[in-house]
Amino acid sequence: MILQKDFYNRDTTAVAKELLGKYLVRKIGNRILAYSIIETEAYVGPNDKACHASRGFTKRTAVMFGPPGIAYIYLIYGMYYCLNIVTRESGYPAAVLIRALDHPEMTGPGRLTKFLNITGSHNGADMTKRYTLWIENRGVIVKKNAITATPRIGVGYAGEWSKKPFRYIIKNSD
DNA sequence: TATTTGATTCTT
DNA sequence: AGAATCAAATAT
Repeated sequence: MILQKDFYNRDTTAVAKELLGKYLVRKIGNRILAYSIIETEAYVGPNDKACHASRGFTKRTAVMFGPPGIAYIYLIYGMYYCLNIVTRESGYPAAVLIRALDHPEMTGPGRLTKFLNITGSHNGADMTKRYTLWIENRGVIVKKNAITATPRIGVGYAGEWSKKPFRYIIKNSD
């Protein structure tokens, strides 16, 4: 079952936690690739100094201000794309970064997009439809006590917000 | 228009 | 510890 808008149109930390154990599915031609999500991060809105949208509406962050369930993809350090999914209602900018999948070559946000051939052309793509990129619930149950929360990676510039435990990982997954 | 910066990753 | 590498944000 493909996750729909109502799944994403909720509190961003709840979405980030519940994405663990769901399957990111990528369709390339007639080929289907699907891997379990094992690490996410929540970027919770305009007040979150680590969130790109905290500086207001810009060309880059435009899709975060749109409806939930849309891919927010940007180029980082001139070499890697990061895949995020927009959360919350239209007008409220927030998203979840998909950091790692259950595959040895997809540990890290830049590595998974490279492996799955996800680029900036997917920015703004609707992930609630069965097009080329979506997320499925395959019935895997992840217990709350199997989730570890830590501070987010690479956001030291964000002051107090860099310390918030908005990174979620499944225990025993590495 | 010019400079700085970064939700990273790989090499040394 | 440093390099690679560039679009977009910020400074001028």
